[in-house]
Parts: sequence; structure tokens; C-alpha cells
Amino acid sequence: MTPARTPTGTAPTRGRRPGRSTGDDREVAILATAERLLRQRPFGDISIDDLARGAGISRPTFYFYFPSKDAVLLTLLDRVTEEANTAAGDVLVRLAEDPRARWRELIARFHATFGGHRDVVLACAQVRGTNAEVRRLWAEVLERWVRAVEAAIEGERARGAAPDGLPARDLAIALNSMNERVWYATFAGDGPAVAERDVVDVLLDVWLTAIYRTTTPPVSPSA
Amino acid sequence: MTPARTPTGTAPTRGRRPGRSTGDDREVAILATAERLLRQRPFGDISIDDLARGAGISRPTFYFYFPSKDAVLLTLLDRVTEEANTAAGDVLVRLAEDPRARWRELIARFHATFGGHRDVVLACAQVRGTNAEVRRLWAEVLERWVRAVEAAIEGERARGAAPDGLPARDLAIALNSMNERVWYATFAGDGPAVAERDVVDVLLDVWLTAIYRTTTPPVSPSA
DNA sequence: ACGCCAGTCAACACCATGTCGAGTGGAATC
DNA sequence: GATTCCACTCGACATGGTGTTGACTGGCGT
Repeated sequence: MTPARTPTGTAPTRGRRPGRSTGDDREVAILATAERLLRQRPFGDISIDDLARGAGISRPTFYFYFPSKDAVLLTLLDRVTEEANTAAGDVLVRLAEDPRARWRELIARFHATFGGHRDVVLACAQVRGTNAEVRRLWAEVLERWVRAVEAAIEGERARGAAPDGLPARDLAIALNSMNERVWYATFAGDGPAVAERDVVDVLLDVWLTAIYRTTTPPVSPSA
Repeated sequence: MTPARTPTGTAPTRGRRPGRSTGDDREVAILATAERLLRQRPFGDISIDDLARGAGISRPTFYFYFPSKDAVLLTLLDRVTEEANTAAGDVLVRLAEDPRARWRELIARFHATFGGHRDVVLACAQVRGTNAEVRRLWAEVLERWVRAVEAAIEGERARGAAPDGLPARDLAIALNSMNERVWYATFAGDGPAVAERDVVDVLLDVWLTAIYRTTTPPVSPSA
């Protein structure tokens, strides 16, 4: 049903149809409007007309820049996940130096990134249920992190710092899932939630005990 | 904006306006239709007209029985959470007998209940983003379980089976959150997920290590 | 001086939700 | 056995959001 997007050979920019030109600022105006409105009310309560008017254009013109409301959110999400990936950096490759500190750094950086864009993250969590595209992108992103953590766990087991146990992938999925849900509750503030001040340490504790069976994993090889 | 519901003093039955009579079967027909359709397509793709026609009534008549589409789902959710609470039973009070077995029983029972109604659970997860009522009910239910787990953890610490550590409530929140998200992924099958066959044992492992620092907690008091 | 095309929008078609008001039929009451 | 009442029903309408169409504009290259 959806017409084939990105007709010419440009990268899938998600937003605007290919060949750019003057109206570049309109596109950023829409994105900025979306971020601003998301700070005020939930995504579902924002209409395309709101976004268009906020960017100083009419509703039909909006469709010139984005194929749908969800596409705007998707673009926003892209930015956030990219920022998160950058923030995470190569922390996991230097795990052996000081496992506890490194894991904490990883979790804290994600926390900072998501916390800094909580409105976007929350909105994505909300539409994930209804939008297959968001679901797909998020799944991709998660998969990447799961793989990184899986590899790190296997590394720690190989150097004798962590005991064998669950398949590393399953453990990585469970821990990443926990973080996602706990952050969601903390940022959204609905239902039982960990206080924002404590959330990093709470998550860290569960990660360490699940991976190492202790909250003070060994720094140097021990096996 | 929403008019005060349940005008006369009946319990908040969520569905039908008070004073029941013949049309009782229509109400169950709507609920049955909802469950049937949820097995075929996502909640968002089911219109009120679909529910009405499925139950053999017209759309306006639907509103005689339920104030909205979401209210139908809410009724379905009520049933499931009630079933889950029953299934959980008093497992946690007999923890000391055999902690590992009891915790596993708890997780396995929830798994069975949710798995048996995965369509309803999935639908709820999807509308939680957009419907405050569902969010509230789910928060309530979660809070109840969090409290139960929190108390159990404190009990295990008191009898010397579990070491001190994170505030019991924070730990309970994190673990319950993890379960919710992991089950969601497993049942929905989107994104990285633990195989359904393994999910109970994976979750159990993280619970035990987080609570006891070991997967084989002591049966009798040890302190 | 002209054609092209990125950019723009009024007007329209569509669909789902929710409401209103006019029914209808069976049980209780007179 | 007529009458009233009310649970229950639905046709028709109002509303509000989405997505599309087709015509228009203005700058830029030829």
C-alpha cells in the first residue's frame, strides 16, 4: 500500500523527498516544533496541523517534507540513538581495567542521553505499539546493544572474571530490557518507579550481580 | 470532560451502565468478539464498528454497553490480572521452604497466565501509551506485585538467606520491570527476545543472583 | 522571455469516533 | 387489557483528524 519511498538513489533520509534546496529550514522547523510540543503534551495529542502551523506552513505542505507524523518522530529517534551510540563509545572494550566503573559508565551515559531527550524517548515508547516502523528501528538499535553486551559478558567469562551461567545473549537481552523498562517508568513517572537519582546505581547492581554474582568484580585476571 | 460514570451506587463495573437485565449476553458477545479479533489483528486496527458487528449490534448500541473501545480492553485486562493474582496465590509466604523452587513457581505462573492471554496483554501494552486509564490500572497492579516482592526480599534478608544491598523496593521494581519487558518481547516476537521455552529460567536466574548473589539460595536459616 | 521545478496551499474525499433523538417491545402496574 | 415505563436499539448527524489532488508562484538556468 505504501508507495515505494526514496524513488531516486539517495540514502533513506526518512524525512524530505530527495533533491534538497531552499526549504531545508522548514524541515528543521518541523523537527524543532515537534520537540517543543512534545515537551508540552503527548505525541498522540499533537496533530499534523499543529506541527505544520508551528513551522509556519500549511498542513498539505507538511507532507512535502515528511510522509507522516510518525516519520518526524522517527527522525528524532534516529538522532537520539546515534547520540547514545556515540556516548557509549568504546567503554566496553576497556572492561578489564575496572569492570564496575566501566559498566557504571556505560549505564550512566545511556541514562544521561535518554534523560536529555526524555520527551522523544517517551513518545517513541508510546507509538511503538502502533507504528511498525518505530518498532523496527528500535528493535535494530536494541539488537546492536544486546550484541555488544553479549560480547562483553563472554569476554569477562573468558578472562575468568565472570562465572558461566545463562547464555550470554539471553542475559544481555534481559538486562537491556530491564534498563529500558525501568528508565521508561522513571522518566514517565507513572507506576512504580525508581527515583531518578538512584536509577543508575540500581540498574548497575542488578547487572553486576547477574553477570559476576558480586557487586565488586575483579579487576585483573584471576583464573 | 468525561461525565461521572456509574451514576447509581453500584461498584465500578467498568463495562455496562448499572441495572442489568436481558442484554447481558450482548456485553459478553462484545468481549468475546474483542478477544477473537485481537487474535487476528492489533488493537488499533479494530474499530468500534468491528466490535459491534461482531456482537450483532450497531455501532451506537455498542456505546450502551461500553463507553469506548478502550473500556472493553480494560475489562479484559481486569480479568487477566485477577487470574494472575489468583495464580500467584501465596507462593511467596512459603519461600523459606525452597526459595529457588518458590521463586520459579511464581515466575512460571505469571508466565503461564500472561502467555495464555498474550493477545490481551500485548494490546494493553500497546495502548498503555495512549490511554491513561490502562496506564493507571496497570500501575496499580504492578504496585501490588512490587510490594509483595519487596516484602519477600526483606523476609529473606531477615532470615539471613539474602545479603543486604539495594533498597528492597528498588530491587523489586527493577526485577518486575524486567519481567514485563522481557515477556512483552517474547510474546510479541519483535526485537531481541528470549525464546519462550527459556524465558522463565532466564528471568529466574537474574532474580536469584540479584536477590541472593547465587542461583542456589539456602533452604534453612543460616545466620 | 521562457520553461522548469521546488515549494505552497485551498478544497476535497475519507474514515473513525461519539452524540442525539426517535423509536420498539416486554414486563410491571393499574 | 390498557398503560406506563425503561432497557435497549439504531438512523442520521456533527466533529476532527488524515491523506490527496490540482492549481498556483517565484526564482533560476538557458
